[in-house]
Amino acid sequence: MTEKKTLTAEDWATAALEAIAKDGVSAVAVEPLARKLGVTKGSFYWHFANREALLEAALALWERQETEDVINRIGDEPDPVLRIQRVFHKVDASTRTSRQYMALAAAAGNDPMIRKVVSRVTRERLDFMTDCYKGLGMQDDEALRWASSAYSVYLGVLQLRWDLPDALPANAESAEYQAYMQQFTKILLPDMDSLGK
Amino acid sequence: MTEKKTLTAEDWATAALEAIAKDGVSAVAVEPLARKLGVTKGSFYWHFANREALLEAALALWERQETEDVINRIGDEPDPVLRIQRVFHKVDASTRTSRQYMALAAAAGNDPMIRKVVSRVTRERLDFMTDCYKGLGMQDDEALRWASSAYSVYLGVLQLRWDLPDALPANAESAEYQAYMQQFTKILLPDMDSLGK
DNA sequence: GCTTGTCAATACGCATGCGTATGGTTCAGA
DNA sequence: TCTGAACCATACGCATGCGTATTGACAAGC
Repeated sequence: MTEKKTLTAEDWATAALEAIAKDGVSAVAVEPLARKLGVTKGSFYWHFANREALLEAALALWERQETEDVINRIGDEPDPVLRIQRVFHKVDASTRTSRQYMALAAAAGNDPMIRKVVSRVTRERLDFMTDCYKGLGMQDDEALRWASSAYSVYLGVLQLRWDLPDALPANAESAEYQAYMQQFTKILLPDMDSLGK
Repeated sequence: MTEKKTLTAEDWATAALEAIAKDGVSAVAVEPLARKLGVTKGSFYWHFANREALLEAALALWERQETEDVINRIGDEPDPVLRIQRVFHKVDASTRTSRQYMALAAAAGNDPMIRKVVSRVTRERLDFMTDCYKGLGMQDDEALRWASSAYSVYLGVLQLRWDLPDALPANAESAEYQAYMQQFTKILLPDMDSLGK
């Protein structure tokens, strides 16, 4: 079933991405990954020129998954308010995703290649959120301000959950969780009356 | 002047912390640091038992600096509103500080020692913010909610600046910067009228 | 059945980092 | 002046990772 006879380059990229989520970018190492995949280096250097090429493939995979994730998260929801809320409703969904983000963001400081990808993803998300607020009738600059605020909150919640998991309520059914969501909703959505709506 | 004949353990810890800010936790390596300090390993193993001991000392130094930083940032300001604002007014102050935080937060995933320190610092900051909001007349749970929100925004702004430096205005004199600060202030401070004040 | 292309194993050299062992230098104090 | 402590250099063994070179297994297509 999951037993394939030969590996593909994508298999390696997937394994690399998992390694990033688990142990950071430095864990994208040829020999350990080969061990995890049950092969030796001989296989790797058939599919990739070097370690950097693997990292590049892993980053491409990550970028693709991230954009797909946003699409899946929002779906075809037309209402801007609900679109914004949906973005935040699954912040705690996958710790794997946030671990990947943490590791890549940290490594972006030294690696221009990573930095480029991270900044591009950030830019895209920011644009998306800006469009949401434009959908509420805001002008460009005001929408960008709100989008920046909202995305900052998103990142901050992610980070806070990471730094101190107990700080925010995790159980979506609990009353505290509801209170927090209400708080964030109030913060992230403008006073609709003032938009002349 | 800055030429000391012999090194101290604190010198090594400081160098380690700088290495963390520059290249992440994995850069806390004995031999490279020795080269940077102009000595050899022989010196290091006089002051420390092993690499882990150095990391421990660097973490202790970081924790101390972080708490001192908050104190210096707030000063003796008694007004809770101004205290909260002051916390946010220097988010862009030192990129070195944020780099340290990024690196440590990312590494906290694998290293229990780091995780312990990061979570303790986070907890302290959260408590501090909670006290600020209590100073505005909030009950415990509401103050904690606001503090969590505020600290999330703080972390998020830090992260956004890191991921995409151009996303937020940097020049504190510019009109855009003022607009953003106003936005954040509005977000992070409750409606005072509803607090019966 | 033989060749060719695909994927993998083995073995090697090189670099870097950890930790240890041991010897050298400097300086204060008896 | 002699001694011992503080600090550092040198040299070693070990482990791990990168990249290369060579060979091997195996299936597809002729």
